[in-house]
Amino acid sequence: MTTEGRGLHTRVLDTLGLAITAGEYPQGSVVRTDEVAQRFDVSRTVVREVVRVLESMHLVESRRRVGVTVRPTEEWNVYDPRVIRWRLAGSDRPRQLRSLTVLRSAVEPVAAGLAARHATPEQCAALTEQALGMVATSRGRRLEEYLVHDIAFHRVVLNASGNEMFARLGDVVAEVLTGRTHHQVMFDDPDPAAVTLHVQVAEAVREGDADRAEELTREIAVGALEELDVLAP
Amino acid sequence: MTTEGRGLHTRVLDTLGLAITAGEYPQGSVVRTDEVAQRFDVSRTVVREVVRVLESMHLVESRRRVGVTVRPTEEWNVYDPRVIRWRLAGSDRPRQLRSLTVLRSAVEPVAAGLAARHATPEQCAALTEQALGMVATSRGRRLEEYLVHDIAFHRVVLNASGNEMFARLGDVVAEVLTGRTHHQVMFDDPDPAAVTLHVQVAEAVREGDADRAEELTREIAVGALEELDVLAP
DNA sequence: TGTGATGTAAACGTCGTACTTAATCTGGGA
DNA sequence: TCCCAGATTAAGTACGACGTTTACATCACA
Repeated sequence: MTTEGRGLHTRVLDTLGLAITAGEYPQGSVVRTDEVAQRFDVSRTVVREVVRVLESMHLVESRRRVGVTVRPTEEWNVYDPRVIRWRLAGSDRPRQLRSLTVLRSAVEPVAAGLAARHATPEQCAALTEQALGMVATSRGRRLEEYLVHDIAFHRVVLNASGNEMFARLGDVVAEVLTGRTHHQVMFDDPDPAAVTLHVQVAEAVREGDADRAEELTREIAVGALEELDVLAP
Repeated sequence: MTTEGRGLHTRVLDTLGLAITAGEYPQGSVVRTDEVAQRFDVSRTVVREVVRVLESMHLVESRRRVGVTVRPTEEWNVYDPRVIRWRLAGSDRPRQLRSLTVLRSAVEPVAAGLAARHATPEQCAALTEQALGMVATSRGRRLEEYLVHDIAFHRVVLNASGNEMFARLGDVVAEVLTGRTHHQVMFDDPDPAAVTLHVQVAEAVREGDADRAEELTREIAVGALEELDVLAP
């Protein structure tokens, strides 16, 4: 599911990253490059490149004479899509899912408001299309198909906002929605109210009603948070 | 100012990252590792590690036989603090500053609202302290000192929100405020209205008034956006 | 006995070379 | 004209050597 890239590098990176984010190496614990090289049966060159990437994510810190030490959670680059995926696959998924959903609840309403002002006709069409797709797949245990439309919908909104930082959260939202559908006990069918709200957001954006688009999206976010409260401990 | 790390690696990474984000290498253009190694007078090993990091930021893509190609802007990991710093130092600073300020305007009000609910007494004290510091340095061309308090203030709010994703935006906000102060033509003294608002936010958080904290922070954000409209083209 | 200077070794940092792999180009043949 | 095989090229991988930093222990001195 995860290892999209080929090459030794990817395998080691994914395994180590997953292990670290899962807390297998507690904060401050030390990993030595030789050890890792031996454990994965790769050269130290490969390990060093992996370490450099983990270092760039602020997951670890490499210091001479002491080794590669795991940094405290608060310093991790939690916006890196890979870190997000690792953490959603790991043990503290509920906490992570909640953090991300709160972030969405802050960002997406504003993005929807901007989208209502800036969306191109093509984007409006795409939005309506995805909303209809959600309606069509909202019954009969077709969660997988629904998920595709849901992700596409939110991606279009974020892109249509015209703000680059919002647009780049598309991947984050995709990970959240995917994680929610796959990993969590979810209802058999999505909440009908949420489906309706999506259709209405598409409407509001098409009509250029920024306030309404923002408010409706806020309702979607509130719904998502409440759903999380019900389904997560 | 930038090169905090030591070692050859950092120098090459910073230089290349800056060049790429500045658009010196247009999208799709190719860089060869041997070339870079020669240009910086380092071994290919060092260059490869740099490339791996740039690849992890989605700035470039490395493929056999073809070389290291620069990816389109839309795919960059723009939440990486280093990418942000590079771009703020580069040519499209105005656009970047605007994107980031819009992001702040979405996130910080919600964070302030949460902070009003969750802030510890220590955090409330820190908030008040920083707000007073802002007042004390708001006159007499003491922008540098003001900046320190401003950054600290917003960092405390984001941390006090209790949401990890918000907390990690502290660095982003710091970069934005620093970039705004250093790179941009700024008024000699900060806007008095903004200073007052910060004091009031500290009050609202202390009193646990979430709605007021949120609304006041929203006003700060609106002010920042308007200031940007005035000072940036 | 306590404290500071000194030495040592452990780990990462850098380098050069050699080999492997795969994408692209080229040219010959059907 | 089209297609396939081999040559070419640049990154991927591996290995071994040496350099550099620095935590830690040891020892000398007060």
